[in-house]
Amino acid sequence: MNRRSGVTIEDVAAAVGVSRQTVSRVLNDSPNVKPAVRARIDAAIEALGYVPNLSARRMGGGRSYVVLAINDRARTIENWQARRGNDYVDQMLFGGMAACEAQGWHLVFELVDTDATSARRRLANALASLRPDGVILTPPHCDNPDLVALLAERGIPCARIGHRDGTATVDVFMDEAGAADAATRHLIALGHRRIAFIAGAANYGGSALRVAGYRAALADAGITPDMVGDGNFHFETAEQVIAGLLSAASPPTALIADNDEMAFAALHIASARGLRVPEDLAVISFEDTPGVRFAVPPLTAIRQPVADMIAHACNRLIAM
Amino acid sequence: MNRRSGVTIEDVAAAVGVSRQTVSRVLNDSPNVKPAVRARIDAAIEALGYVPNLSARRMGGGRSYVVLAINDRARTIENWQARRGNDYVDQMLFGGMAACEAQGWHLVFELVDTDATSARRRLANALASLRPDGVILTPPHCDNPDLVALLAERGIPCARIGHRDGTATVDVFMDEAGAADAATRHLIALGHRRIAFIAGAANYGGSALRVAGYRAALADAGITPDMVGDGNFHFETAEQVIAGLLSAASPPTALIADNDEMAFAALHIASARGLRVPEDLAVISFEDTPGVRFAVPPLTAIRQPVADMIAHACNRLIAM
DNA sequence: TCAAAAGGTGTGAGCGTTCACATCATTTGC
DNA sequence: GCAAATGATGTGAACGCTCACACCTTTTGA
Repeated sequence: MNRRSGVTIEDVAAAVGVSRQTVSRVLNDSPNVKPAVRARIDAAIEALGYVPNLSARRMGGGRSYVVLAINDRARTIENWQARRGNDYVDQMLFGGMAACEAQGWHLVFELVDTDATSARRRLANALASLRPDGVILTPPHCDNPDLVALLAERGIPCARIGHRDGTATVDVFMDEAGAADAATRHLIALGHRRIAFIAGAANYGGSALRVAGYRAALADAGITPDMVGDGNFHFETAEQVIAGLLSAASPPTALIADNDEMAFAALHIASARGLRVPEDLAVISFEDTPGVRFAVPPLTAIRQPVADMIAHACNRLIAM
Repeated sequence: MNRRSGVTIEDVAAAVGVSRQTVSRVLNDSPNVKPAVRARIDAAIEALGYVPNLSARRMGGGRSYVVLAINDRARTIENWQARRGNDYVDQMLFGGMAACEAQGWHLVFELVDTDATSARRRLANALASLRPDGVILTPPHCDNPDLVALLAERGIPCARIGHRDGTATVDVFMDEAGAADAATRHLIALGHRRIAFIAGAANYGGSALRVAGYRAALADAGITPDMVGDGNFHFETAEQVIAGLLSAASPPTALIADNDEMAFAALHIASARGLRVPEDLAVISFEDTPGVRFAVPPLTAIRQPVADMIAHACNRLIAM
């Protein structure tokens, strides 16, 4: 037992009377270790409280046992400063961390600017210093082919959340269009005919798919016209757009917001105009912030399985 | 340039015509490098896009450039499943990560159960595998002397958020009592005389301090009796407690909740009973979830500078 | 029954960095 | 102007692990 570093693989080997390599084999689930020896080594590991040093493992040329998750810095920090919550981050943490931890892996976060040059440089730096075995790209980084190419070039498996074109190693996504379609049908079934859709950012792939789903449901029910406003995912922008729609000659009786913040904008306007929710104006949102369940009046939200998607991405990467 | 690993310190040394150690000195801001040589090395680092390998640095016996943040797993996951948001985690991410990153360090999270045995083991494991240079303990782990002792024993600097008894290397805390005192005085200044305090968990150090601050403000204004309910930080529990208080002979006209969730419970009850907020019932909360600013009716919240505290803790640890 | 194949185990080298120490170059002090 | 202190740089070893390969042992097959 080295003074500086605690129990090492040599200590375990010495305790059992085998070589370090045999212990290493047990650690890495290699075949070709006698069951009896394996059991004695397992016991010694437990008894000595041995835990492999991650840095040494990486240096040895093996895996780093690290999955790197790349998030959008600007949006994350902006959300934070505005005190909006960061559901993506939270979900990542629980979905991703739990999945990694269950298999003895680690999930490391990195906040990266969307700006193309800096994104590439930051990713390259992170790869060099951390040497992750896999990388997860979340929106909008998943839409950046440059990053995908960089990872492919280095031979690092890459999972993308919310994108699907087959260029990455793994693509994990939800049925955005289907969810919007279902929400729209739900409102139609409730008797609504004038249904508005407040879309988010145009550059966010999911928004376009959702609008398409919404339009499909309307078309299927023979309802025209559709009412699509662009709220840019922000409270203030959405407030103006919604106010405009509600002041029209035939205002919507129901509304689907592309995220919670814009749904809250709808609630504020409804409250200001004396409209009851959901009697006078039904509101459905794509949930992206926690705490929505406490909204007054209660808000109907479409739950996005982000944590599940991240967990799935981690498992796929680890399996490689 | 090694095929497997990209640019190494040797590549930089070779490019400049010095030894690896001289490059290492530049990397670690050691003195005793000629300014001219230092400049040439900096230029070569930039030109080659060299980034030190974190694992190798750690192996070399130097720092790991990693700060480990320990969070409460049970509460975090519970919050997540209940879709309540995790402000602590978010704040940690932005306050802590930004502070670390600014100095080329990394922040790694670990979710640890509060159960004493498992907490110690998990921390020991994390120390063994990650070898962090510093550890941050957040509530309630900061109240666990066992963990502090373990870190002291290993000689690893430790910062605690929300605790102060001087046994850790660094204690960072806010004036809980003062904040509660100020909130109470604010309500008194508005003319309220029957003010309730819905406390959180008894084992959370901050709660007791806040109750004390609340009582001090009441006593100072000569107001009796105080009305303290225990809401256990949960919606349902708080709902019952608040309902009880409001049904009393002389119900409170104002209420301070120890967290947002319990404040939302107050809003729900007020809404159900036809009480206007804040006219009939003023509500103030200790903000611990994002998105509160969108509450209807608007909620007054005491903002806790968690991110600042975490950032401060990181900076103190890194400075060591 | 004996060679070949497969199973099981150990040895030396190397990963990229920092540390401790050695060495050479320059400045300081009298 | 010369020894001593200080500045600047290089060298070998070590960190803890995995890889590649060598070696010995057991099983397989005809």
